[in-house]
Order: sequence, then C-alpha cells, then structure tokens
Amino acid sequence: MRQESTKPEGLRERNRREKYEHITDVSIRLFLENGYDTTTLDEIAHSAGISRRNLFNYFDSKDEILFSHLREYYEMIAESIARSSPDEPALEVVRKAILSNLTRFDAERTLAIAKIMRNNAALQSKNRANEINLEKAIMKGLSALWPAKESHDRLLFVSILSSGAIRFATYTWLRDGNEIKLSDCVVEAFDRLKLETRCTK
Amino acid sequence: MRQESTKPEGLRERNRREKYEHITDVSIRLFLENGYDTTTLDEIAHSAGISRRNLFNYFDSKDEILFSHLREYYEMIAESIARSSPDEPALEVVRKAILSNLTRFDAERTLAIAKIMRNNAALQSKNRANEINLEKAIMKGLSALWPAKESHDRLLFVSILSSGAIRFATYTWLRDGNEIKLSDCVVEAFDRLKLETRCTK
DNA sequence: GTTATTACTGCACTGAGTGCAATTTAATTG
DNA sequence: CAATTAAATTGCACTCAGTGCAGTAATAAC
Repeated sequence: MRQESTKPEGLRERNRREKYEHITDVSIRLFLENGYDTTTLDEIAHSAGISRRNLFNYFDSKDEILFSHLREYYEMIAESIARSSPDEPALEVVRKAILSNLTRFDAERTLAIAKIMRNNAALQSKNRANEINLEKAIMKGLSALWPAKESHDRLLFVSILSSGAIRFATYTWLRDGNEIKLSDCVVEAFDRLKLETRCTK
Repeated sequence: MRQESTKPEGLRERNRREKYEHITDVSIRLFLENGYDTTTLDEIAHSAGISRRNLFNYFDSKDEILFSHLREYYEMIAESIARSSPDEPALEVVRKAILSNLTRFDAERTLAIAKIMRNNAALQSKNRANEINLEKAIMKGLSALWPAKESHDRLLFVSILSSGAIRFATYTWLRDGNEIKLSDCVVEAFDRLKLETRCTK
C-alpha cells in the first residue's frame, strides 16, 4: 500500500530475475568447461545452489537455458516493427527494427553460446529450430503494421527472408571474429537480398 | 561369385529396406491414431514385431522415423544441382533441381506427417531443425558446381534463400489442400524471391 | 500477528537413448 | 553340404531429461 509511485519490482520478482541470470551464468560456465552433453542438470542445479526440480520452474528444458533469453529480444523486435511507418518497404522496416535493437544484444553471452554450439550438431539443430520464434515475432510485428488479410502471404515471405538474412549476418559475424560489427553484417545481409535475387550467375 | 551382372541387392539388404519401410508405416499409423507424444517406442516396436532395441539400428531417434526419408531426397537434390549447367543463375539451378526431383516425392506420406505435426509445436520445431539438412545439401551441390572459394558466401546465401522458398512453397501447398500442385507452389515461391525483394510495399 | 500466494524441495515415475554381451540369421568359402 | 565369417537381433542394465504430486519454506497482503 505504498503511495509513492507504483512499485515496479518486489523482492520476489527481483530474486527470481537474479536467480534466473545466475543459473544461466553457471550453466554456460559448465558447458564451456565440460561440454553441453556431458553436463547434467544435476550438476547445474548443484552448482547453482538449487534443487534439480526447481530448475524446471525457471527453464522448460535444458536447451532453454541457452535460448530463452532470445524470447525477450524477439518480443522487442516485434514491437519495434509494429511501431514502424507503414509507408516503407517491409524488408526495410525489419532491417531497421533489427538494427535499433542491436544494442540490447548481449554479445559476450552470444559468443559463449556460439562456442558451446560449435562441434555440437544437435545443438545447432536446436538453435535452428529456435529461429522459428524469431520468424513468428517478425510476422507478428508485420501483421500489426499491415493488418490487411490479403497481405498475409507476402508478409510471411518477408518474415522468412528476414530470418534468413539475420542468420547469414550472424554467421558472418561469428566467422570473422571480433573484427567486424554485427550491425554492418546485418546491413550487408539485407543488401544482399536485393542484389542476389536479380543477378545472373 | 556370380558372373551374371553385379547382384544389386541381397536378401539382407532387401529385408532391411522392407523392415525400414514397415517400421515407418506402422509408426505413422500409430502417430495418427494416438498422437506422437503418447506413442512410445515400446508400442512401435511391438506393433512392428521387433524389439525396442532394434529400432535404434534403423533410426537414430524417434524423430528420425518421420524425417529420415528426406535425407535420401536431399541427396538427390544435391546431385541434380552438381550436374547442372554453371551458366545459369544459381537460384534457377536450384529451382530446376527441386522441380526435377518432385516426382520422387511421396506426397501421401508427407501429408500424413504434416497431419501428425499439426498441433504439435515441438515436432514443428524439429521439422524446422531438419531443414538444416536441406540447406546443407543445396550448398553441397552448389559448391560442386562452382568450386571457387570466393563464391562461398553468395552460394551460402542462395542456399538460405532456397530453403526459405521451399518452406514457403510447402506451406502454401499444405494450406491449400489438394487443389494445387506442389510444383506450381515451388515455381511461385522462387518467383517471389525476385519480386518481393525489389518491390516497394 | 494471520492468511493467502508463490517458491522450493524430495520422491517416485515415465520414456528416450546407449553400451554390452549373447544369440540368431544370412552370406561366403572350401 | 558343413564350417566359417559377418551382420542382424535381442535382452538387460543403465543414464539422464522431464513430469506429477504432496509437503514445506518464504514472501506478500490484510
């Protein structure tokens, strides 16, 4: 019953948030040290100081420890797209939304996760599977911006192209080490969409 | 030590092939009847008349029962691409390779699998994850056709675009029931690549 | 303080997937 | 055909991810 400004976060929420981050940090450290497959949920729970059962109150599965952070990021992209100008080309809207949210991107953590995934085909598959959420987020934003039912198919196609471009950008960024900026990779990947589809050979 | 033409298939290989198909048929039937998640490997093995352990000599995992057939198909696409003319645009090469292998596509089984995946988000994710194999197959074919190292990035990009177009084609085909031919969907999806990336919405 | 939520824990259970040793079946050779 | 080799198949025991449940501890609200 505080009168001074709606309390934004109680002790409970803060604890939850901190524990969530703590579990993630501990897990990534263990994965880097011992590999993803050989690290069991028992070890993670023990290292994080909680029960194994309680892990599932924070993450739906072992994979989600690595990927769940992206959901929040995807949600921001969807909102950015929805708030864009409907006069611009759809692909341009998506590109700008990606670029404008890049600052919230945790590069260090992403690099660590990329390292964990290297040499683990199963994890790469799951990473790929997770891309479906990015695509749905883009589609959600685009549908809010252009709600006309007739445009559904072309918006879906734009979502597919966009998620492909983003994957390509991430790929080149990871490959070229830290010598290149992720934003440049994104710009280039979306440029490629226009170039590649009309060139001969 | 037969002299009359190299024997193409022994009893062993034929049995293996037949059992492989049989297991697949039985599994799809059970999945349709009782759902994917609720059907256990024990049930599948029992219905197929083999031991549970032996299932893993045919499929690496439960998912692979649904997806492993595509590998053979992907391999044919890779070979078709590799045998194409290097004078055509890359995207055109891929489109033709897809179209020319469409006859080998088991539409009935694909429809059944699509039905199983409907309302099962986890399976849809795994389906998406499997797309990585299609992309690798396309990339493999393209790399054989244009081995120059400098072209790697653009070929990778073409692979990404192609797998996206194929997914879109599959989506529209499944959505519009049997009223439309899959080949038409593929043609349209690749046309869209050229249209969508230059238009101003 | 008391009470209602929510967080956490332990336990027992299911089901996928693996390693291993033993057995059966098919292919090969003399 | 008999003996040998190789592959297919099986059962068993095991690990680990994930779930349901019932009970306990901590926090928020009154």
